[in-house]
Amino acid sequence: MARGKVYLKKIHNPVNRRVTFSKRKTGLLKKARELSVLCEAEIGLFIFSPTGKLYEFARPSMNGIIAKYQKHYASTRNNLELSDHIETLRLEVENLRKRMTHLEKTCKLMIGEDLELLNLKELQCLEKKISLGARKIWSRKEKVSLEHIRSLKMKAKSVMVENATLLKKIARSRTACHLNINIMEGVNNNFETDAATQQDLPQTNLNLTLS
Amino acid sequence: MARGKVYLKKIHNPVNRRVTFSKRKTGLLKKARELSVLCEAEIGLFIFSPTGKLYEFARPSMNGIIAKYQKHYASTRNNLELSDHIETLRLEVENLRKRMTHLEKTCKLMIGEDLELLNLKELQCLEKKISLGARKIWSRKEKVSLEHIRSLKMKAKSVMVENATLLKKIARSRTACHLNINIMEGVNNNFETDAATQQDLPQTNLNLTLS
DNA sequence: AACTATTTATAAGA
DNA sequence: TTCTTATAAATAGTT
Repeated sequence: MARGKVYLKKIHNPVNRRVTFSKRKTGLLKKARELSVLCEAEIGLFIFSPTGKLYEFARPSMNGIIAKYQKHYASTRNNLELSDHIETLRLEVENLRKRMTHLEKTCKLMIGEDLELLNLKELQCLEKKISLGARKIWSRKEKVSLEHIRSLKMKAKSVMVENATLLKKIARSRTACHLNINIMEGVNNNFETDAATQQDLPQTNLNLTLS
Repeated sequence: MARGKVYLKKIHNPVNRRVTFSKRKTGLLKKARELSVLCEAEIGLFIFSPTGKLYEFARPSMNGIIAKYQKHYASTRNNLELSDHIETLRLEVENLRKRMTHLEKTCKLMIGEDLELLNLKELQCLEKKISLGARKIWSRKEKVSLEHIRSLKMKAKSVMVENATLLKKIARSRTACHLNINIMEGVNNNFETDAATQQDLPQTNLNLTLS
């Protein structure tokens, strides 16, 4: 723009180019500032010199401008992905919350809370469902309970058998080793208690897993 | 720059301001392009008009420029915030999922499914809880049911009273208008059916809301 | 960095 | 918005 027209292509002379860059960079920044002040526009401008140096002008702030720009296009691949990710997660949370609320309501109803929310028909339906469940639970509990009792009985029986064996052994050793007869009588008494009482003796050397 | 010096402050006349914005915006974009071409500089420029419209120039690309800019200042607050947000949401989802799974398991157990996962103690506890719930549900249902029946009875009663009134009226009009006695006998028979049967007659002119 | 001839941008008016 | 034009501003080439 002076002493010779400028054509729109790279300036080949490196010296000229650097000088022009410096001059025009100044001018551009000035014009950006002027526009922002004169017209209250929000402007962001960055200029990287060919050597990588950064010059910038921003009004009111570069971060504000970039944020605004990115909102405009929901842009920067990175941010786009992040935003997408956030949206997906947000939907998932919403969905889960809904299901949670529903499940919580169902659970509460099943333990007999908030029943005043139901009408007769719904109550009848709920009762049907819950009594079916209760029946299943009861029969399962009975079954497990019976199995448990049976296994306890079997264990008790095996303890008795073992005790009998031990008794015999002791009787034999008594003769062999001339042990005092009084000690043997103590063992004998314990063994004569009945099976029902034996169930209350978990502290034997056998692990009865009564928990 | 012409026909009058410009002072660096907001142009107050809105029309002038908009015109100036338009012109200078064009000029600024042009100069940015020129600088980028002449000197091979990387330039990013955005201009938001006071009305929020965006005009931009970028070379080689806005995303590239912004990325470069952000690298210059090491990652923006914006990105950090997004990542934080994602982390929060992710935790929330995880938490909700856990609670969901637990609730679902509880619900299934309560309707008598997957009982084989429980030991005797847990079964006993579940049975206790569920039978308490079942009792509550049963008693609530009974209560609502009884109320329902009572209200039906009351309505039936009021229908009977109304019918009696109507009958009297008709008897009176029979005398007055010499109506045929056979029609009256029909009405009389209906009226003589007992209360239990009357409950099955919702299609009267009264709205019994039996739903 | 300063100068200055010249081009370019643009304020005001239409 | 667009065109016109007088004039301010920017700047290429020079020193």
